[in-house]
Amino acid sequence: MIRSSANLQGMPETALPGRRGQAARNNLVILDAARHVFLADPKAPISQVAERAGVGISALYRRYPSKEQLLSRLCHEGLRTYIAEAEAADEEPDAWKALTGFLERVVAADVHSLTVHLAGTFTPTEEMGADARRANELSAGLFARARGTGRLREDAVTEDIGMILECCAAIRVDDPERTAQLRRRYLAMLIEGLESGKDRALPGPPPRPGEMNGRWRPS
Amino acid sequence: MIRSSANLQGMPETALPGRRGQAARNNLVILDAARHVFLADPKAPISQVAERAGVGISALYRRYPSKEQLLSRLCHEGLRTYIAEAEAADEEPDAWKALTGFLERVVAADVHSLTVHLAGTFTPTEEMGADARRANELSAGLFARARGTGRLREDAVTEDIGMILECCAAIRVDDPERTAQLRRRYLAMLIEGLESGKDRALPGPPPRPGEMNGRWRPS
DNA sequence: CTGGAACGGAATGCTTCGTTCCGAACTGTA
DNA sequence: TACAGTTCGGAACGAAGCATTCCGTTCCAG
Repeated sequence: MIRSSANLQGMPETALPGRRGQAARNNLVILDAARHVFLADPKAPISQVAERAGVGISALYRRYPSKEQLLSRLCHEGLRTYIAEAEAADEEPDAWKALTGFLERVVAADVHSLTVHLAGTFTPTEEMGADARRANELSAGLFARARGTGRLREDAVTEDIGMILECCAAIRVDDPERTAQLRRRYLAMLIEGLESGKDRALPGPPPRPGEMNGRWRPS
Repeated sequence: MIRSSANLQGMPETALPGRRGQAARNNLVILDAARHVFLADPKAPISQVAERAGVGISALYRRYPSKEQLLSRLCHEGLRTYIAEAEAADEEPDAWKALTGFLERVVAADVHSLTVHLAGTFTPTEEMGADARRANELSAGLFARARGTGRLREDAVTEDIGMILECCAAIRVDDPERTAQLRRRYLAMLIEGLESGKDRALPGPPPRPGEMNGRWRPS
């Protein structure tokens, strides 16, 4: 019964068979379920994660000493994905494609909810703070490169990136696939607005550095 | 003490003095506090509304038999504001300005959170359903007029309106004034994306009619 | 066969929140 | 001035939700 419940999740089989392999596979199943559940609702109860993973609650507590630690782990994982995407984007020679491609992949991976929306529900690590700073530097770098192409509107600023991601994360319908499609649509709209074209200026003062996410301060 | 607490709210003085006038003024103070609190957090406890209004909890229950009714009232009020703005926009002769001005005012009034985000937390009235339908017709009308100008991109659809409003509602910082500024900024970006210009097509299937808000069905 | 790893899920204790209730403050009236 | 009715503040109550613990069971490695 235990074994079957995990195999139904479509997880890749691990080499180890039996009870031990089952446990190893459950690691993945649980993380996957947690990601899914907390993405849909950052305040979801832990029992919902267990249910979705097809395991009991004790299977969770065997792996994570508390809910907070699980959230922390998920959040950090999202942050690392963000960094990885940014680094990958930096390889792209076309600076404009580097920025827009980066945004598209970050939106597709739904990383923003994982990082920003989960921050604040736990006390951040020193390491996470450093990663957050690195993430900022990387996206600022992508932005600066894009600016060099002249294709960015004059009055756009680096901080627009986070805001744009926030906008996209707000789009959510029941079907995850559909959600992704719709987000792509509005990201495309926003990107056209980010591009210089008509010379109308954006209204109001631009976003300031730590304005939207005053989370991440360690301790 | 009771009197002073309400006067501090900057409410306009009512003609009636004394206890009766106080009660009348409290009506406004309470609605105002409720709007503010539930706008910031649709799931806020009712005690928070009382606190912000500077009144006791019983002052709320004297006016509304339950939390649900208070929410319903707020939501309906927001819906009516939406309709009023749409009707006002219809007077504007320039069809493009009618649409964009409408969006700007709806965003400025923060009506979207009141309507869409509060729906579902109570069982809708027959009348609200009708109003919701009317709201849809009106915005569809504005959209159709704007289409006539040829300034709208070909692949935009009426349903984009709701999605755009959803994006803007996602922008929120502590300071309400600043929030409004930032929302104006991203609304402007989205509107530029809505305008025909570069002839890139928007990716993916467009949103379908009831896709984002499957609430509103009465009973 | 057996000790322990891994587990399922009920039980526990705490917190939050909607709602009720009661005594007090106040006002218009007689 | 005394009274009846309105309005109010806020403690008390009861239900619900949830993180965490605990215990009995299953299964495998040695």
